[in-house]
Amino acid sequence: MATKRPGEKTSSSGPQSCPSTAAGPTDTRQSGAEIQETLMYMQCCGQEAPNMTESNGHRNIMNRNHQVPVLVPRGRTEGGWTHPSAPQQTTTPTVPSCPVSAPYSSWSPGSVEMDEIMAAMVLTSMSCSPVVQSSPQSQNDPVPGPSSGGGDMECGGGELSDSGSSGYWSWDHDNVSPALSLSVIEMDSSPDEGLHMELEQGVELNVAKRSKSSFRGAYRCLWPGCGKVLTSSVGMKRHVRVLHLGSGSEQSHREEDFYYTKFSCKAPPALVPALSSHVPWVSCGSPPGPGPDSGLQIPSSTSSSPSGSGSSRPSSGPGSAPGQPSPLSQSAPSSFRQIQTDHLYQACTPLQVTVSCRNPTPCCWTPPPVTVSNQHSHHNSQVVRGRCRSVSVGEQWLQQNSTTNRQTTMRAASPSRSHCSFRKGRGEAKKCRKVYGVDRKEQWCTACRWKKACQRFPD
DNA sequence: GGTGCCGGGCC
DNA sequence: GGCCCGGCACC
Repeated sequence: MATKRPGEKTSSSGPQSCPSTAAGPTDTRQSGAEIQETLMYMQCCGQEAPNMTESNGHRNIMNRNHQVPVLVPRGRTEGGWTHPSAPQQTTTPTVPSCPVSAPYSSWSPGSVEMDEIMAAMVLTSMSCSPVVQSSPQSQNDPVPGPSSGGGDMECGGGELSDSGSSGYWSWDHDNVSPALSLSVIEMDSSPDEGLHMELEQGVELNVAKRSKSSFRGAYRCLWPGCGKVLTSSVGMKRHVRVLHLGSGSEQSHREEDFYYTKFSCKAPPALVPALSSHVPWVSCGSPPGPGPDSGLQIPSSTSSSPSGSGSSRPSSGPGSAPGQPSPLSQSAPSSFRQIQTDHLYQACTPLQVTVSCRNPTPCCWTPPPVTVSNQHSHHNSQVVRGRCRSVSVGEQWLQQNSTTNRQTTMRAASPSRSHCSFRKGRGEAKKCRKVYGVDRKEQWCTACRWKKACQRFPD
């Protein structure tokens, strides 16, 4: 995936849209124009992009928080932001044409930094909207696929990637609805920030509505003594920026992410118990369970979520198949279903399976449902007959009367099918072998002689 | 390893 | 259907 996005980038809009406004990239040479280009890209790719121009310390923070940068193209994120000192290879044509890391790697920090900051400020003052509007894919490509959702999110990343910097829940946003990308792009094309925020909020609500469940995040201000809770990340950012950081400052514009966190307001009912506590699953990696897998690819390099498990995760991950049969199975972890599956496999009665496993009683020889009863009775008689087939009539009758009960009781505690290698435990009854011994084998019952179930001394 | 016996092959 | 046995689970 990480390789995919850059590829898309190079071919389509993301990087191209940025450089289109700046001087053509000359790769190895880091000219001022490229500085602007880079900064332009950073600006248009997310509000916190300019963050990277900040001191290393802060950048590190950003990097740390950007373990799952959703809307930022992977190539840049990994090659550039997470590794500010990344070599200039990031500027090679193989990498999207907006190498973020280039400025840091090749400039002398002293002299260039001012230009950089100046450029950043200029570009910040310039709304990113023109750049975004110039992005052909973001507007021409209505497909909200990963390409548009990931790379072209440009300013959409302002909201979403900001969220990403404050936690991984940005994935949630991204996963919530691919259509979000389009909406956000449209929204971001508006230079009016106020309207932008309003729209964004609306988009968020729509996203929440559209999301598979009724999940909706709230944002809590982490500023000491504040604790304000808002439903919009933008609102929260504005809150932090205005009230705590001071509006207008570019730095505050970036730092606001660190002063709020998102927590789950409302989770799917089945997941509520598991997620009830609070932020944790929001902030500890990708959302539990690949449930939000929905075609979105989690960056392998950045996301250290132990999802595998699948799955793992309350939503059972891979287990969180769309067709959840029942609320019980929905709420149950995937392991539970796995157990069921194993049990089914061992039971190996296709029809019984569904019935027996949903019943508390593990085995269905108790009152079998109508649909199964025929099979059971048939099977039962089959078993008895099979056992009696080489026995005399009297013995057969005896055996049927005796062993049927025995088997019935015994099978009540075991899978039903005879071919499921059901083996009753060793009974206390002596068998012909024990009674007569091997040397008097002729006195054994025929069943014992034939290595069948003893008919003379049934359990 | 002994025992019980299921499953299946042979006639 | 009668007879037999390989193979497995249990002890």
